[in-house]
Amino acid sequence: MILVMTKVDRRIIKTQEGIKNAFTELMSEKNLDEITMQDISDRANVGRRTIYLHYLDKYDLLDKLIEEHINELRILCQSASELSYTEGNLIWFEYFERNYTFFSTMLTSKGAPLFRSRFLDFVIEELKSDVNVTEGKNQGLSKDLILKFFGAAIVEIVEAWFNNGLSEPTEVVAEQVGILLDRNL
Amino acid sequence: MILVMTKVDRRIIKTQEGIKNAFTELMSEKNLDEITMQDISDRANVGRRTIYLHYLDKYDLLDKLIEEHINELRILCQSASELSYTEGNLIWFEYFERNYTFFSTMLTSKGAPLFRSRFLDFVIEELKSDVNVTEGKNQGLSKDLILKFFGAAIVEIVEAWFNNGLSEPTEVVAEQVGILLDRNL
DNA sequence: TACGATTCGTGTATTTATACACATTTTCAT
DNA sequence: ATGAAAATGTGTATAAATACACGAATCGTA
Repeated sequence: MILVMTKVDRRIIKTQEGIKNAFTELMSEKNLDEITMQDISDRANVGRRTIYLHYLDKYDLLDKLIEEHINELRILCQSASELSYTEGNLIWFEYFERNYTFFSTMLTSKGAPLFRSRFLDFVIEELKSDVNVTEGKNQGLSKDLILKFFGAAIVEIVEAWFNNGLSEPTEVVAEQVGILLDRNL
Repeated sequence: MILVMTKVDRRIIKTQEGIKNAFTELMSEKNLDEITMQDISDRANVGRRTIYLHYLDKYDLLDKLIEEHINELRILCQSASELSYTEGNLIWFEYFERNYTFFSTMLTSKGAPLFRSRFLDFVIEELKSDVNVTEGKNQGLSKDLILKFFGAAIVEIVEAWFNNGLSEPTEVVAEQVGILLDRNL
Protein backbone atom coordinates (compact mmCIF):
# COMPACT_ATOMS: atom_id res chain seq x y z
CA MET A 1 0.00 0.00 0.00
CA ILE A 2 1.52 3.26 -1.10
CA LEU A 3 1.23 5.85 1.61
CA VAL A 4 1.45 9.03 -0.42
CA MET A 5 -1.68 8.55 -2.49
CA THR A 6 -0.72 10.49 -5.60
CA LYS A 7 -3.82 11.65 -7.40
CA VAL A 8 -4.79 9.23 -10.14
CA ASP A 9 -5.77 10.62 -13.50
CA ARG A 10 -9.51 10.70 -13.87
CA ARG A 11 -9.30 8.89 -17.20
CA ILE A 12 -7.57 5.92 -15.65
CA ILE A 13 -10.24 5.55 -13.02
CA LYS A 14 -13.06 5.82 -15.50
CA THR A 15 -11.48 3.38 -17.94
CA GLN A 16 -10.63 0.78 -15.32
CA GLU A 17 -14.03 1.14 -13.74
CA GLY A 18 -15.67 0.56 -17.09
CA ILE A 19 -13.53 -2.46 -17.87
CA LYS A 20 -14.10 -4.00 -14.46
CA ASN A 21 -17.84 -3.50 -14.62
CA ALA A 22 -18.02 -4.91 -18.12
CA PHE A 23 -15.97 -7.90 -17.08
CA THR A 24 -18.04 -8.55 -13.97
CA GLU A 25 -21.19 -8.46 -16.07
CA LEU A 26 -19.74 -10.82 -18.63
CA MET A 27 -18.61 -13.19 -15.89
CA SER A 28 -22.21 -13.50 -14.78
CA GLU A 29 -23.22 -14.44 -18.32
CA LYS A 30 -20.55 -16.84 -19.51
CA ASN A 31 -17.53 -18.81 -18.45
CA LEU A 32 -14.22 -17.09 -18.22
CA ASP A 33 -12.91 -19.08 -21.20
CA GLU A 34 -15.76 -17.88 -23.36
CA ILE A 35 -15.08 -14.23 -22.67
CA THR A 36 -12.87 -12.55 -25.27
CA MET A 37 -10.96 -9.33 -24.95
CA GLN A 38 -13.16 -8.12 -27.77
CA ASP A 39 -16.25 -8.79 -25.64
CA ILE A 40 -14.81 -6.79 -22.80
CA SER A 41 -13.81 -3.81 -24.89
CA ASP A 42 -17.18 -3.78 -26.63
CA ARG A 43 -19.11 -3.93 -23.39
CA ALA A 44 -16.92 -1.36 -21.69
CA ASN A 45 -17.10 0.89 -24.72
CA VAL A 46 -13.35 1.16 -24.79
CA GLY A 47 -10.79 0.46 -27.46
CA ARG A 48 -9.42 -3.06 -27.36
CA ARG A 49 -5.94 -1.58 -27.27
CA THR A 50 -6.80 0.32 -24.12
CA ILE A 51 -7.31 -2.81 -22.06
CA TYR A 52 -3.72 -3.81 -22.64
CA LEU A 53 -2.59 -0.52 -21.15
CA HIS A 54 -3.94 -1.72 -17.83
CA TYR A 55 -4.02 -5.50 -17.83
CA LEU A 56 -1.95 -8.30 -19.31
CA ASP A 57 -4.93 -10.46 -20.22
CA LYS A 58 -8.31 -11.49 -18.86
CA TYR A 59 -6.72 -13.64 -16.19
CA ASP A 60 -4.69 -10.73 -14.94
CA LEU A 61 -7.86 -8.66 -14.99
CA LEU A 62 -9.68 -11.25 -12.91
CA ASP A 63 -6.75 -11.42 -10.50
CA LYS A 64 -6.66 -7.68 -10.02
CA LEU A 65 -10.42 -7.53 -9.63
CA ILE A 66 -10.39 -10.16 -6.91
CA GLU A 67 -7.42 -8.57 -5.20
CA GLU A 68 -9.17 -5.24 -5.18
CA HIS A 69 -12.30 -6.53 -3.54
CA ILE A 70 -10.32 -8.47 -0.97
CA ASN A 71 -8.45 -5.30 -0.24
CA GLU A 72 -11.64 -3.33 0.18
CA LEU A 73 -12.76 -5.89 2.71
CA ARG A 74 -9.40 -5.63 4.44
CA ILE A 75 -9.88 -1.90 4.83
CA LEU A 76 -13.39 -2.43 6.17
CA CYS A 77 -11.99 -4.83 8.73
CA GLN A 78 -9.52 -2.26 9.93
CA SER A 79 -12.18 0.39 10.37
CA ALA A 80 -14.36 -2.10 12.25
CA SER A 81 -11.59 -3.56 14.39
CA GLU A 82 -12.98 -1.97 17.53
CA LEU A 83 -16.46 -3.32 17.08
CA SER A 84 -17.84 -6.66 18.16
CA TYR A 85 -18.47 -9.24 15.45
CA THR A 86 -22.15 -8.70 15.80
CA GLU A 87 -21.72 -5.06 14.89
CA GLY A 88 -18.78 -5.34 12.51
CA ASN A 89 -20.32 -8.09 10.45
CA LEU A 90 -23.05 -5.80 9.29
CA ILE A 91 -20.50 -3.62 7.54
CA TRP A 92 -19.09 -6.69 5.89
CA PHE A 93 -22.35 -8.06 4.66
CA GLU A 94 -23.43 -4.67 3.41
CA TYR A 95 -20.34 -4.59 1.25
CA PHE A 96 -21.31 -7.95 -0.17
CA GLU A 97 -24.75 -6.63 -0.91
CA ARG A 98 -23.45 -3.50 -2.61
CA ASN A 99 -21.28 -5.63 -4.88
CA TYR A 100 -23.83 -8.28 -5.49
CA THR A 101 -22.94 -9.03 -9.09
CA PHE A 102 -19.31 -9.64 -8.34
CA PHE A 103 -19.64 -11.81 -5.27
CA SER A 104 -22.63 -13.66 -6.57
CA THR A 105 -20.73 -14.53 -9.72
CA MET A 106 -17.59 -15.47 -7.89
CA LEU A 107 -19.25 -17.59 -5.23
CA THR A 108 -22.07 -19.26 -7.06
CA SER A 109 -21.05 -19.91 -10.65
CA LYS A 110 -18.60 -22.59 -11.64
CA GLY A 111 -16.80 -19.69 -13.26
CA ALA A 112 -14.21 -19.04 -10.63
CA PRO A 113 -13.66 -21.71 -7.99
CA LEU A 114 -10.30 -20.12 -7.39
CA PHE A 115 -12.05 -17.29 -5.63
CA ARG A 116 -13.32 -19.41 -2.78
CA SER A 117 -9.88 -20.44 -1.62
CA ARG A 118 -8.59 -16.91 -2.06
CA PHE A 119 -11.46 -15.65 -0.01
CA LEU A 120 -10.96 -18.30 2.66
CA ASP A 121 -7.27 -17.42 2.95
CA PHE A 122 -8.23 -13.85 3.52
CA VAL A 123 -10.84 -14.60 6.14
CA ILE A 124 -8.37 -16.74 8.06
CA GLU A 125 -5.79 -13.99 7.81
CA GLU A 126 -8.24 -11.52 9.32
CA LEU A 127 -9.25 -13.86 12.13
CA LYS A 128 -5.66 -14.46 13.20
CA SER A 129 -5.33 -11.43 15.41
CA ASP A 130 -8.56 -12.29 17.22
CA VAL A 131 -7.78 -15.86 18.20
CA ASN A 132 -6.10 -16.39 21.51
CA VAL A 133 -5.09 -19.92 22.54
CA THR A 134 -2.93 -18.98 25.52
CA GLU A 135 -5.77 -17.85 27.67
CA GLY A 136 -9.55 -17.55 27.61
CA LYS A 137 -12.10 -20.01 26.30
CA ASN A 138 -9.81 -21.40 23.62
CA GLN A 139 -6.82 -22.02 25.86
CA GLY A 140 -4.94 -25.09 24.82
CA LEU A 141 -6.56 -25.52 21.43
CA SER A 142 -4.69 -25.39 18.14
CA LYS A 143 -4.76 -21.91 16.67
CA ASP A 144 -4.46 -23.29 13.17
CA LEU A 145 -7.40 -25.60 13.75
CA ILE A 146 -9.59 -22.84 15.09
CA LEU A 147 -8.77 -20.54 12.21
CA LYS A 148 -9.65 -23.15 9.59
CA PHE A 149 -12.74 -24.18 11.51
CA PHE A 150 -14.32 -20.76 11.75
CA GLY A 151 -12.86 -19.49 8.49
CA ALA A 152 -14.57 -22.21 6.51
CA ALA A 153 -17.74 -21.70 8.52
CA ILE A 154 -17.93 -18.05 7.60
CA VAL A 155 -17.19 -18.64 3.94
CA GLU A 156 -19.83 -21.33 3.80
CA ILE A 157 -22.49 -19.03 5.19
CA VAL A 158 -21.63 -16.25 2.76
CA GLU A 159 -21.71 -18.71 -0.09
CA ALA A 160 -25.05 -20.13 0.97
CA TRP A 161 -26.45 -16.67 1.40
CA PHE A 162 -25.64 -15.80 -2.20
CA ASN A 163 -26.86 -19.14 -3.48
CA ASN A 164 -30.21 -18.38 -1.92
CA GLY A 165 -30.31 -15.03 -3.66
CA LEU A 166 -29.86 -13.09 -0.43
CA SER A 167 -33.28 -14.19 0.73
CA GLU A 168 -32.29 -13.69 4.37
CA PRO A 169 -32.11 -10.03 5.41
CA THR A 170 -28.59 -8.71 5.70
CA GLU A 171 -28.99 -7.70 9.32
CA VAL A 172 -30.20 -11.14 10.39
CA VAL A 173 -27.33 -13.06 8.77
CA ALA A 174 -24.78 -10.54 9.98
CA GLU A 175 -26.09 -10.66 13.51
CA GLN A 176 -26.35 -14.43 13.82
CA VAL A 177 -22.88 -15.04 12.45
CA GLY A 178 -21.72 -12.29 14.77
CA ILE A 179 -23.23 -13.99 17.79
CA LEU A 180 -21.51 -17.27 16.96
CA LEU A 181 -18.16 -15.57 16.54
CA ASP A 182 -18.48 -13.38 19.60
CA ARG A 183 -19.25 -16.50 21.61
CA ASN A 184 -16.26 -18.45 20.32
CA LEU A 185 -13.38 -16.09 19.76
CA MET B 1 -25.97 17.54 -42.30
CA ILE B 2 -22.65 16.15 -43.43
CA LEU B 3 -23.13 13.31 -45.86
CA VAL B 4 -19.86 11.48 -45.41
CA MET B 5 -20.25 10.58 -41.77
CA THR B 6 -16.60 10.41 -40.74
CA LYS B 7 -16.18 8.16 -37.74
CA VAL B 8 -16.21 10.16 -34.53
CA ASP B 9 -13.63 9.39 -31.90
CA ARG B 10 -15.12 7.25 -29.15
CA ARG B 11 -13.86 9.65 -26.48
CA ILE B 12 -15.79 12.54 -27.95
CA ILE B 13 -19.01 10.58 -27.91
CA LYS B 14 -18.53 9.41 -24.37
CA THR B 15 -17.56 12.82 -23.09
CA GLN B 16 -20.41 14.64 -24.79
CA GLU B 17 -22.87 11.99 -23.72
CA GLY B 18 -21.72 12.36 -20.15
CA ILE B 19 -21.96 16.12 -20.23
CA LYS B 20 -25.40 16.09 -21.81
CA ASN B 21 -26.76 13.57 -19.35
CA ALA B 22 -25.33 15.47 -16.41
CA PHE B 23 -26.80 18.68 -17.71
CA THR B 24 -30.21 17.16 -18.33
CA GLU B 25 -30.25 15.80 -14.80
CA LEU B 26 -29.24 19.12 -13.33
CA MET B 27 -31.91 20.89 -15.38
CA SER B 28 -34.51 18.75 -13.70
CA GLU B 29 -33.17 19.79 -10.31
CA LYS B 30 -32.53 23.50 -10.60
CA ASN B 31 -32.96 26.50 -12.82
CA LEU B 32 -30.57 27.06 -15.62
CA ASP B 33 -29.11 30.10 -13.86
CA GLU B 34 -28.34 28.07 -10.79
CA ILE B 35 -26.35 25.49 -12.69
CA THR B 36 -22.62 26.15 -12.79
CA MET B 37 -20.04 24.73 -15.14
CA GLN B 38 -18.49 23.25 -12.04
CA ASP B 39 -21.73 21.40 -11.30
CA ILE B 40 -21.78 19.97 -14.77
CA SER B 41 -18.19 18.82 -14.77
CA ASP B 42 -18.59 17.29 -11.34
CA ARG B 43 -21.75 15.43 -12.27
CA ALA B 44 -20.35 14.30 -15.59
CA ASN B 45 -17.11 13.24 -13.95
CA VAL B 46 -15.15 15.23 -16.47
CA GLY B 47 -12.56 17.95 -16.14
CA ARG B 48 -14.01 21.43 -16.18
CA ARG B 49 -11.60 22.30 -18.93
CA THR B 50 -13.01 19.51 -21.06
CA ILE B 51 -16.44 21.09 -21.32
CA TYR B 52 -14.95 24.10 -23.03
CA LEU B 53 -13.51 21.84 -25.71
CA HIS B 54 -17.06 21.11 -26.81
CA TYR B 55 -19.28 23.99 -25.74
CA LEU B 56 -18.95 27.73 -25.32
CA ASP B 57 -21.00 27.89 -22.12
CA LYS B 58 -24.09 26.38 -20.57
CA TYR B 59 -26.38 28.25 -22.93
CA ASP B 60 -24.55 26.87 -25.93
CA LEU B 61 -24.82 23.46 -24.34
CA LEU B 62 -28.55 23.85 -23.90
CA ASP B 63 -28.89 25.05 -27.48
CA LYS B 64 -27.01 22.11 -28.87
CA LEU B 65 -28.93 19.71 -26.68
CA ILE B 66 -32.27 21.03 -27.89
CA GLU B 67 -31.11 21.09 -31.49
CA GLU B 68 -30.02 17.50 -31.23
CA HIS B 69 -33.35 16.26 -29.94
CA ILE B 70 -35.26 18.25 -32.54
CA ASN B 71 -33.04 16.71 -35.14
CA GLU B 72 -33.69 13.22 -33.84
CA LEU B 73 -37.40 13.90 -34.16
CA ARG B 74 -36.83 15.20 -37.68
CA ILE B 75 -35.17 11.94 -38.64
CA LEU B 76 -38.02 9.98 -37.10
CA CYS B 77 -40.46 12.00 -39.17
CA GLN B 78 -38.62 11.12 -42.34
CA SER B 79 -38.66 7.42 -41.58
CA ALA B 80 -42.37 7.61 -40.78
CA SER B 81 -43.35 9.79 -43.69
CA GLU B 82 -45.20 6.95 -45.40
CA LEU B 83 -47.32 6.10 -42.40
CA SER B 84 -50.61 7.58 -41.32
CA TYR B 85 -50.56 9.91 -38.34
CA THR B 86 -52.21 7.26 -36.25
CA GLU B 87 -49.30 4.93 -36.89
CA GLY B 88 -46.50 7.48 -37.13
CA ASN B 89 -47.42 9.24 -33.92
CA LEU B 90 -46.60 6.17 -31.91
CA ILE B 91 -42.96 6.42 -32.99
CA TRP B 92 -42.96 10.04 -31.95
CA PHE B 93 -44.46 9.52 -28.56
CA GLU B 94 -42.19 6.60 -27.87
CA TYR B 95 -39.24 8.87 -28.44
CA PHE B 96 -40.69 11.29 -25.92
CA GLU B 97 -41.05 8.47 -23.47
CA ARG B 98 -37.50 7.23 -23.99
CA ASN B 99 -36.17 10.72 -23.29
CA TYR B 100 -38.49 11.42 -20.44
CA THR B 101 -36.08 13.45 -18.33
CA PHE B 102 -35.23 15.84 -21.11
CA PHE B 103 -38.70 16.53 -22.45
CA SER B 104 -40.30 16.58 -19.08
CA THR B 105 -37.81 19.16 -17.90
CA MET B 106 -38.10 21.24 -21.02
CA LEU B 107 -41.86 21.22 -21.20
CA THR B 108 -42.93 21.34 -17.60
CA SER B 109 -40.43 23.37 -15.60
CA LYS B 110 -40.18 27.10 -15.82
CA GLY B 111 -36.56 26.34 -16.63
CA ALA B 112 -36.75 26.62 -20.37
CA PRO B 113 -39.76 28.35 -21.87
CA LEU B 114 -37.67 28.91 -24.95
CA PHE B 115 -38.03 25.26 -25.77
CA ARG B 116 -41.77 25.45 -26.35
CA SER B 117 -41.52 27.93 -29.16
CA ARG B 118 -38.59 26.09 -30.65
CA PHE B 119 -40.60 22.90 -30.53
CA LEU B 120 -43.67 24.56 -32.00
CA ASP B 121 -41.65 25.94 -34.89
CA PHE B 122 -40.41 22.47 -35.62
CA VAL B 123 -43.83 20.86 -35.49
CA ILE B 124 -45.19 23.45 -37.90
CA GLU B 125 -42.23 22.89 -40.18
CA GLU B 126 -42.97 19.18 -40.28
CA LEU B 127 -46.68 19.67 -40.92
CA LYS B 128 -46.07 21.95 -43.88
CA SER B 129 -45.67 19.23 -46.46
CA ASP B 130 -48.87 17.56 -45.33
CA VAL B 131 -51.23 20.51 -45.58
CA ASN B 132 -53.00 21.04 -48.85
CA VAL B 133 -55.24 24.09 -49.27
CA THR B 134 -55.71 23.88 -53.03
CA GLU B 135 -57.82 20.75 -52.93
CA GLY B 136 -59.38 18.37 -50.45
CA LYS B 137 -61.08 19.11 -47.19
CA ASN B 138 -59.04 22.22 -46.47
CA GLN B 139 -59.51 23.83 -49.85
CA GLY B 140 -59.71 27.59 -49.53
CA LEU B 141 -58.44 27.84 -46.01
CA SER B 142 -55.28 29.70 -45.01
CA LYS B 143 -52.32 27.34 -44.89
CA ASP B 144 -50.61 29.47 -42.29
CA LEU B 145 -53.68 29.39 -40.10
CA ILE B 146 -54.03 25.63 -40.31
CA LEU B 147 -50.39 25.11 -39.48
CA LYS B 148 -50.56 27.27 -36.38
CA PHE B 149 -53.88 25.77 -35.39
CA PHE B 150 -52.78 22.16 -35.42
CA GLY B 151 -49.19 22.87 -34.47
CA ALA B 152 -50.23 24.48 -31.20
CA ALA B 153 -52.77 21.73 -30.64
CA ILE B 154 -50.12 19.03 -30.86
CA VAL B 155 -47.67 20.87 -28.65
CA GLU B 156 -50.36 21.45 -26.06
CA ILE B 157 -51.21 17.77 -25.87
CA VAL B 158 -47.58 16.74 -25.52
CA GLU B 159 -47.12 19.33 -22.81
CA ALA B 160 -50.21 18.23 -20.94
CA TRP B 161 -49.16 14.64 -21.24
CA PHE B 162 -45.87 15.36 -19.51
CA ASN B 163 -47.51 17.56 -16.91
CA ASN B 164 -49.68 14.63 -15.96
CA GLY B 165 -46.64 12.44 -15.58
CA LEU B 166 -47.47 10.37 -18.65
CA SER B 167 -50.49 8.93 -16.90
CA GLU B 168 -52.19 8.19 -20.22
CA PRO B 169 -50.68 5.20 -22.02
CA THR B 170 -48.45 6.15 -24.93
CA GLU B 171 -50.50 4.19 -27.46
CA VAL B 172 -53.74 5.88 -26.47
CA VAL B 173 -52.45 9.43 -26.74
CA ALA B 174 -50.60 8.66 -29.96
CA GLU B 175 -53.67 7.08 -31.51
CA GLN B 176 -56.15 9.76 -30.54
CA VAL B 177 -53.96 12.60 -31.73
CA GLY B 178 -53.39 10.54 -34.86
CA ILE B 179 -57.12 10.21 -35.49
CA LEU B 180 -57.64 13.95 -35.19
CA LEU B 181 -54.79 14.70 -37.58
CA ASP B 182 -55.74 12.03 -40.09
CA ARG B 183 -59.23 13.47 -40.13
CA ASN B 184 -58.11 17.04 -40.69
CA LEU B 185 -55.00 17.06 -42.87
C1' DT C 1 -7.13 -32.17 -42.26
C1' DA C 2 -7.44 -27.81 -44.43
C1' DC C 3 -9.07 -23.36 -44.68
C1' DG C 4 -11.60 -19.13 -43.56
C1' DA C 5 -12.82 -16.29 -39.85
C1' DT C 6 -11.96 -14.56 -35.38
C1' DT C 7 -9.11 -13.29 -31.81
C1' DC C 8 -4.85 -11.96 -30.19
C1' DG C 9 -0.89 -9.04 -28.87
C1' DT C 10 1.66 -5.32 -30.32
C1' DG C 11 3.87 -0.92 -32.77
C1' DT C 12 2.89 3.75 -33.97
C1' DA C 13 1.19 8.34 -34.94
C1' DT C 14 -2.42 11.13 -33.55
C1' DT C 15 -6.27 13.07 -31.00
C1' DT C 16 -8.46 13.97 -26.83
C1' DA C 17 -8.84 14.76 -21.95
C1' DT C 18 -6.41 15.96 -18.08
C1' DA C 19 -4.02 18.58 -14.31
C1' DC C 20 -2.62 22.78 -12.97
C1' DA C 21 -2.02 27.55 -12.72
C1' DC C 22 -3.54 32.18 -13.43
C1' DA C 23 -6.02 36.64 -13.54
C1' DT C 24 -10.75 37.95 -13.62
C1' DT C 25 -15.47 38.09 -12.47
C1' DT C 26 -19.44 36.84 -9.84
C1' DT C 27 -21.79 35.51 -5.64
C1' DC C 28 -23.15 36.06 -1.22
C1' DA C 29 -23.01 36.53 3.79
C1' DT C 30 -21.79 39.81 7.11
C1' DA D 1 -20.69 48.19 1.14
C1' DT D 2 -17.04 44.96 1.40
C1' DG D 3 -14.19 41.15 1.61
C1' DA D 4 -13.79 36.20 1.28
C1' DA D 5 -15.12 32.31 -1.40
C1' DA D 6 -16.63 30.33 -5.55
C1' DA D 7 -17.02 30.28 -10.47
C1' DT D 8 -15.14 31.58 -14.78
C1' DG D 9 -12.45 31.39 -19.04
C1' DT D 10 -8.11 30.44 -20.81
C1' DG D 11 -2.89 28.91 -21.74
C1' DT D 12 0.12 25.10 -21.54
C1' DA D 13 2.55 20.78 -20.94
C1' DT D 14 1.58 16.13 -20.44
C1' DA D 15 -0.70 11.67 -20.08
C1' DA D 16 -4.11 8.64 -21.68
C1' DA D 17 -7.02 6.63 -25.12
C1' DT D 18 -7.77 6.07 -29.75
C1' DA D 19 -7.66 4.42 -34.68
C1' DC D 20 -5.40 1.60 -37.54
C1' DA D 21 -2.55 -1.85 -39.33
C1' DC D 22 -0.01 -6.10 -38.97
C1' DG D 23 1.45 -11.06 -38.57
C1' DA D 24 0.66 -14.89 -35.59
C1' DA D 25 -2.25 -17.88 -33.06
C1' DT D 26 -6.65 -20.08 -32.26
C1' DC D 27 -11.10 -21.68 -33.40
C1' DG D 28 -14.95 -23.67 -35.88
C1' DT D 29 -16.31 -26.23 -39.40
C1' DA D 30 -16.81 -28.40 -43.80
